[in-house]
Amino acid sequence: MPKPHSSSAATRQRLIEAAARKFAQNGFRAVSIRDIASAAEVNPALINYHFGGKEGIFEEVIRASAADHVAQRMHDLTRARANGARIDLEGLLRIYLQPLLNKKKWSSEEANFARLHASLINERSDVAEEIAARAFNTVNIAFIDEIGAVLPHLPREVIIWRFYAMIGSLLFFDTRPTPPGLLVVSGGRCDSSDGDEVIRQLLPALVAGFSAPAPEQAASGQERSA
Amino acid sequence: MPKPHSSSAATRQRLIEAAARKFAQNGFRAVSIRDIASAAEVNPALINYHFGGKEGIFEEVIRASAADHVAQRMHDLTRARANGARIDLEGLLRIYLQPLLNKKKWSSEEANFARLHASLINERSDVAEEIAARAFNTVNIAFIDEIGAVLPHLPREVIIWRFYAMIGSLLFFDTRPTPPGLLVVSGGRCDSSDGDEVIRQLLPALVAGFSAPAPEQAASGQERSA
DNA sequence: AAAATCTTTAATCACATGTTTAAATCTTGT
DNA sequence: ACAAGATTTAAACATGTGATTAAAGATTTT
Repeated sequence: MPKPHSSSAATRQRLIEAAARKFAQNGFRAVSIRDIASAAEVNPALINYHFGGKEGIFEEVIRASAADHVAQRMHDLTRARANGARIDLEGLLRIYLQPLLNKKKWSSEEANFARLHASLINERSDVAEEIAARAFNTVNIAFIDEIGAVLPHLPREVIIWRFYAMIGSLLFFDTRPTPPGLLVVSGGRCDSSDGDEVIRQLLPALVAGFSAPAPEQAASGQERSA
Repeated sequence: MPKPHSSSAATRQRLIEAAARKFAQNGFRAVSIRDIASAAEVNPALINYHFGGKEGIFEEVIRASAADHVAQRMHDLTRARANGARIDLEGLLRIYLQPLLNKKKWSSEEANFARLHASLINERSDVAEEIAARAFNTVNIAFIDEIGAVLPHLPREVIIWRFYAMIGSLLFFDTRPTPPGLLVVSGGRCDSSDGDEVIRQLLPALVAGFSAPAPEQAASGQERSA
């Protein structure tokens, strides 16, 4: 059972960081292993040697990013709770959104998380899907529970729907490299590249949306009398 | 100036329809021209002959889909207004969301529109971006104006933000081929493949979100006293 | 120091992609 | 029927991709 060389861990780290940046920037499919290798200033074959392939390093990137994100959010939560007494809905959402919509995109490991998340959703990555879903769910469930504690009258299922609706909005505003033409409409321009502005704009609607009454029971097929 | 043959328009149509389905299903990048050609049961070179390349046919697909969508939504709007007097916010949103979240995905040209939209957002298509943005904006602006009429107290800019937040949620729930693992969390499962259910779940939160008060003025840099 | 093992490198493979080409086929106008 | 032009076809081209290989370079162990 031979011991690994010291350089191995270093290049692994370089590759993971470069890959995280690239994948977050352009998505899984658009990034080639040669792109990653040259960004890490390393031989392309090394990514296959260390990670077994492109999907391997993507999985590793997702794992690392998710772990970071989970730890960070948990820390934020406990810290916020330690200071004052209870956190209201707005404060809770702010804790969740703030790091994801970081202004200095691509430089922040934190902000890349959202884009990796999006890349995983938009493209089919097959292998990484399960592990990533599990990783994401860890932190998401934590926040869903927190929101549920603030809105005890709402069924958990409803909160889950609204939580992922929020994620959708978030990804929409966050995942585009350049400000989209779609947001430039006559008579008003919205700069989605400014994370603080996105949060400012979204928060009131999100709070109101979460606080809305639960949807009425579905009328399955025909009308069903109460 | 020679006249085009009658078969030309037919194969063009076949190709556009096949391409629309494929692109909506898998996005721009993941679909090869050979995929499209074989789906249309046609020689691959024809797509270059008729559309000048892959981007050419994508542009054409977007153009056609957007035109369809615009016409259909306009029709829905005028018809709804013709019947009763005024449409409330919920009715308005329903008109917009209903056809996009069609249950029979991929079979409906209508429903494909949302996915093409998403493909355009998630992947970089450069050429088609401008024209597509213009096409989408046509119908989007119409609805933004309608919403503005129902919520006259809100600044247009705020409505635009919230409108695109809705689009984001929509795309999140709609664009995934298979129900995502992300939505399966312990203690509650949300089936995003059922369009009607998505609408039922989202509508109350959307209505409340749109109706929420506008965000306060941003504190630029330091606190600014009123 | 020598052997063993891990790491790195350059070259290459096999394959999929978008596109082009030149010939064949079909349609239309005369 | 014939010629001209539009359409279709099969084959090939050029490129980029993920992956593999065999040899060279390091590092550790004996």
